Amino acid sequence: MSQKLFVSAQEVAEKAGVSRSAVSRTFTSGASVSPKTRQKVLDAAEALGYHVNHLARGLMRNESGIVCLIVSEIGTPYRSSLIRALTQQLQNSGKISMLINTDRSDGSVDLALRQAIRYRADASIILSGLPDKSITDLCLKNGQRLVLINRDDDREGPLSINLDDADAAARVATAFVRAGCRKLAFANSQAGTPSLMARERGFVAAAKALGLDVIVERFGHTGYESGRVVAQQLLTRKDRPDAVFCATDLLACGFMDAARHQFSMSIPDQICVAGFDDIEQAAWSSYQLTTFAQPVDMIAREAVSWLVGDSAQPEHHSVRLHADLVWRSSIRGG
Amino acid sequence: MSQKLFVSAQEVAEKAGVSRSAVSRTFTSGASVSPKTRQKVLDAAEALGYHVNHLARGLMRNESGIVCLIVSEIGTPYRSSLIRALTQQLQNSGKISMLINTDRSDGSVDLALRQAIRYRADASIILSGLPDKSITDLCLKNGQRLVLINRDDDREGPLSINLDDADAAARVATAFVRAGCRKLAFANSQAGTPSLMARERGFVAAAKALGLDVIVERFGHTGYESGRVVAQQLLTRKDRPDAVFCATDLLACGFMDAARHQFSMSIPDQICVAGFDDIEQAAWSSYQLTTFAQPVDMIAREAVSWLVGDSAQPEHHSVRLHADLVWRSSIRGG
DNA sequence: CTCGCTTTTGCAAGCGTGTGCAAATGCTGC
DNA sequence: GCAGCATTTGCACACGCTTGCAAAAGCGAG
Repeated sequence: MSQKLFVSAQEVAEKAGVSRSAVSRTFTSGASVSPKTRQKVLDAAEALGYHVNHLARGLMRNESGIVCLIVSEIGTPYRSSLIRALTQQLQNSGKISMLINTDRSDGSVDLALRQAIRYRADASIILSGLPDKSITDLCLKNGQRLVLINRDDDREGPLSINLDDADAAARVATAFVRAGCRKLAFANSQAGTPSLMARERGFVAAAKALGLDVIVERFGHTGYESGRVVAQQLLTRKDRPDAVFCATDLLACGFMDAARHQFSMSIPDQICVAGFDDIEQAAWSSYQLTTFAQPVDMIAREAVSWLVGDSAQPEHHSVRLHADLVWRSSIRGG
Repeated sequence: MSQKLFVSAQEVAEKAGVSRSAVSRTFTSGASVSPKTRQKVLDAAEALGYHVNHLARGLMRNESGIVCLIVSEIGTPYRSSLIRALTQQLQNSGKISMLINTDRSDGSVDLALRQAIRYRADASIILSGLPDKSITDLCLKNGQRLVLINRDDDREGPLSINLDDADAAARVATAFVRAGCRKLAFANSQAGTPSLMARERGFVAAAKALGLDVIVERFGHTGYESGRVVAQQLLTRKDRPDAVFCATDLLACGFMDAARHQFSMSIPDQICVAGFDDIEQAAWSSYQLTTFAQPVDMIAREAVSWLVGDSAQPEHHSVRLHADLVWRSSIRGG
């Protein structure tokens, strides 16, 4: 087809009647170039359809402008909304995001990271997998900045962004008690993610402080189906709970559907339910789920502003954000 | 911090006692290098933590290995599942995906594409925005391969992947009639996307062939809320429809929720509903929506296999895939 | 051992860009 | 016009890699 392929700065320079450095400087912000030549270059570039080669630029500057998003379960509502926010913010800051999917085998995160390193990504943001020491090491050793979201890793070097999971869990416990519930339960997956475990521990602790025990049930992955299974397990007990805090909204949706359609229970009259994440579905009128809003935009802003910031900033390597309680009708009262 | 930053092939060569070319050849598949030196190189590389610089490689080979995903509404269930499938397939083929979010202003797709070109992406996959001639031109002129998904563009050059929307719509019409419905409606957004319009036209045409008129109602974006609004509009009519085909599952979910909770209607007894996409939520027991499954994995496989294929293949520049009908209980009978 | 052949190796050029340095240019005030 | 200064420009090298080409090495047969 088109043999010419790309037009180089050289050709632009010739057409504009200037040196190649002038072209380079025109497209480098902060470089010294007179308005006259600048315009000549811009005209020539426009006419020829010139685009700076970011591969070459990255090679020279030792800074690719690439940020790597390492994420599993991309299709999940919460994850995809976070990805949306992150890509948005990154683009606003002139960065570009590489997306790495770690859904498959175990070593895939490692493989993915290695890929990121080969492209000399300036940074990586991990929203996936458990905090593996070797992985963060690999990143840092290769001069990448690293952001861990909801991983609760307090190693030196990376920025970790977390929510006040335990505090949120305590607020739910209080709300349940205020609604007159006495038999509390916690529905979790078996993923064992730090944030999920923090919610579980926080809920159990808060309940204990209120003089109540908590039935904890865990099953499978963190998804709708697991919510149904956990409902099956919890609602067939002799001491059926009258309030259940689900570790995520997806679990809550599954739980609610099973409770209603399989056990013919009324929410919140017979059982109160709360979730976490505030995914879009939580607001749907079939659920009207009381839950905690993940401040995705703020998370993204924190992450990106730290990434693009100047190198010297050992101030706060750990950020804990607040999750607002979104009150809907899956808990009595309010 | 670490001043050394990255280790180059030069250093590996010195450590291994071979020439730089030997190192290069070791990491280039199909290059001529003896097993002995190859092993020496691999050992040295491992010891030093060497990673091929893909920026430089891309510069030389005129092939970056980058594929650009240009997408709006990333957080949407269908879109995010397609992204998942695409990234998966691309990684399997040794490509890496750049994600560009075009949620914001109008010219953003153009901006995004320009960004892709700067990084010399080998190809772009567009799942967003309307088929703008200038955009595809920009891609093709810069030697990128282009895949359009659900855009129904039949220009020369790009591969376009579409579904048999019209045929699917006809199948729904038949199912509705078979269920005894007589007053058909179509719920759409105002997005005007080719695939949405194809479903609408197909449905109207099929109904006409069956001797029935269709009430078409359109509103806003293609999301849950619009489904509610359209329900409001359709269900307050004197000639209230008894079957409605929603252009997407999200619309259908909104419609069903409004029909049930706001109009106290029973589905499918009083009204039959069908959707399109088969998002995860369609299978949730609150909806049990009869819908058409987007063959996302097949779409991804088609797209990627075409992208990585050898340059000479003017065979089929347009692929039309079949959407399977997933029968659930939102239509009577079955 | 030497010849002819195949495989492996090193050299060096080149990909498109950024940038330090010195030369050139423009501008101001006498 | 000229000196003095600030600004702009061009040259040339560097970044880390691939690859054509020719020299070197291996290898089997005579």
